[in-house]
Amino acid sequence: MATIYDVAALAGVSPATVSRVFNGITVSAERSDRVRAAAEQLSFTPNRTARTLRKQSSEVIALIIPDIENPFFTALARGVEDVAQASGYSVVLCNTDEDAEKEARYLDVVVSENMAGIILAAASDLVDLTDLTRRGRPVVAVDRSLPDVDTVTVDNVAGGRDATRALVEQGFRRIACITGPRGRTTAEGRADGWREVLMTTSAVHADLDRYLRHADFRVEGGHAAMVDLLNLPEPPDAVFVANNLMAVGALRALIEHDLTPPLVGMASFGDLPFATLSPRGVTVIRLPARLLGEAAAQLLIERLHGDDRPRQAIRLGNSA
Amino acid sequence: MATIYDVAALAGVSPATVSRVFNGITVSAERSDRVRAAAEQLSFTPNRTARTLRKQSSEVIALIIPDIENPFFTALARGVEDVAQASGYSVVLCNTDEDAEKEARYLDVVVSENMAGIILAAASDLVDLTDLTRRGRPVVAVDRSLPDVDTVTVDNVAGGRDATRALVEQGFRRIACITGPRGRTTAEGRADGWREVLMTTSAVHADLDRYLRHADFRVEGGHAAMVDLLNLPEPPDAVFVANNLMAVGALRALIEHDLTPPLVGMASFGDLPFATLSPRGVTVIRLPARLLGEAAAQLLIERLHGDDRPRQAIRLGNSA
DNA sequence: CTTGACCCTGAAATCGATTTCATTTAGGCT
DNA sequence: AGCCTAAATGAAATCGATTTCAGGGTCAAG
Repeated sequence: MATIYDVAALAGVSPATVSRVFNGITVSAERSDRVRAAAEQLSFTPNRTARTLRKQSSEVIALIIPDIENPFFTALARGVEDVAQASGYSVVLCNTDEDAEKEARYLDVVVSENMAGIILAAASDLVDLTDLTRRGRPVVAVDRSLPDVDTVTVDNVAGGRDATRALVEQGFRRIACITGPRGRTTAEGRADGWREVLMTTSAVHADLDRYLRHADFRVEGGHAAMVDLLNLPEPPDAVFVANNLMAVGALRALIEHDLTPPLVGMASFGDLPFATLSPRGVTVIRLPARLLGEAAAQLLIERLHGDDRPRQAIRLGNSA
Repeated sequence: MATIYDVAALAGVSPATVSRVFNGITVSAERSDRVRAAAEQLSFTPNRTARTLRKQSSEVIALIIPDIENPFFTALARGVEDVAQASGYSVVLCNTDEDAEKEARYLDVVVSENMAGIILAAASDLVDLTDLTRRGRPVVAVDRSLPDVDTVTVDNVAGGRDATRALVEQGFRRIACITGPRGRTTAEGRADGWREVLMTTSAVHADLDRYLRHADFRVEGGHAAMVDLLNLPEPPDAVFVANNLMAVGALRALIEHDLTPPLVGMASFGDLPFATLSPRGVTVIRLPARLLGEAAAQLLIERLHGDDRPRQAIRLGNSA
């Protein structure tokens, strides 16, 4: 309720001086004390809206993710939060539900709220960032890379390779792949890793695509794809699933068909959520979700502090 | 980049008129068209910071939760989001990590960013909401009730009763309880339900507290408490766990001791996350997490629209 | 003693919208 | 035609901070 003018009046100084006290600009000790006492007495908190309007930038960074119910993204969010808080930024989390329209709406909010910057795991490959970049708002793409902006990702192809190789080593031969939507770089990369390994292995050369399914990165999609694969005349004896939630769905399908791993082999790109509950027969490619968030926040904050190196593309490793 | 003045100049009208066009105040059709055309041409988006400063309130509501990695809260968040979006509000999500200090910081942000209202699942029973209520910002407590403000909760005592009764019916007798921190109303309520049932049953009257553990609502806490219970001279033959994450931990402890349910009985207050992965022997009290969020958002928005009924306390049922 | 450099300080402009208030214009009624 | 009411419009004030600019004071060097 109290404004800078109230404080100024009570302390017997000008509003400008009050502002300076709170912004670390030299003010005589005596006045400074008076101002602080007055502020204390009125329990004054500076109005961030006014400050943001004047400075044309707030101390809030937006983290936009496609699925808040996916533990991978919440872990990532934790990483972002830790680093941001430590540097004095608040993080607001926006959930797009993989919906390009919702995403666009949140991007508008970011612009018109003058937020300092954005960390974005994009729902759409075609996001329009021109509004943001034109206004000099730094953007860091995380998990899913985007053209022209800094990115922090994992090595999708290597992960797909590692997972598939593990299944081969376990003796499986007809290894299927359930990946994400067609055209998504993460989905395609992981499937590429799978394809690479199978091409160089004795396995089914002929028609790999027979064993490839594109789903939606969600539990139900993974379930449906697995059921579909099991209904093939010659069903796979193992499956590489390209994200954690689809792996949960696929696993459920296997259990329903009494094919609980390791009866059918399974590898998941990304930890199964609450893994303590899941069968031991599943190979998991562990992803550094939290680190991803930390690295992205780190990078964003460096940009906010004026760093103008050329575009960075950080790629973190995974651990089988 | 474009401001209302730019649009006004291009359309040949005053800024006031531009504002009116965007706020649904009558403006002649001809001018209105010119303004819209100009706005389109300049790709004008009104600056929310300025608008918020002038109106002393934004269209953003804050949702403050204690643990973003708990699927219960993310489901709740989805409910809030759906309702809020439908009414034109954006939701920003703040994670306090059960830390009262972080919570206080976010509450400050809410005030000084002039956010419209708050939905709060409080980390501390002693939150100070005076700043908020003094400024007329509506607050709705969700999941964890608070004095003096609207609340939306589940019936904790009934849930505890239902869960315990189910275990009794399954033939278990030495039923332990792992609940949340001492003094937390949710934790105490659930334990009360458990106690009630055991008092009226043939079961161990003597020293109920021997089988009661207080943990921290997290996976590791549940695990430790379960291990502790299993080390008793006369370990329990079943356990009621008062939240989903502790249930995951307790379950892991049981599995590690080769006591996978139903060898030892187990009931969980709240769905086990990604339940498809978990043993069938666990009784689950299903919680309407999403509904909780929807109801809270509904209530908050009614308050924002000027509803001034006396304090509401909505209690949703659960389903065994 | 004068001059210049530097530090504090306050008055006033500024950020970009909304809103009050006064004025103009148009339309309806007698 | 004349008068009154209502609608449309623009000028200017406002929200609460930051920041520019200019003035006043202190101190050291010449």
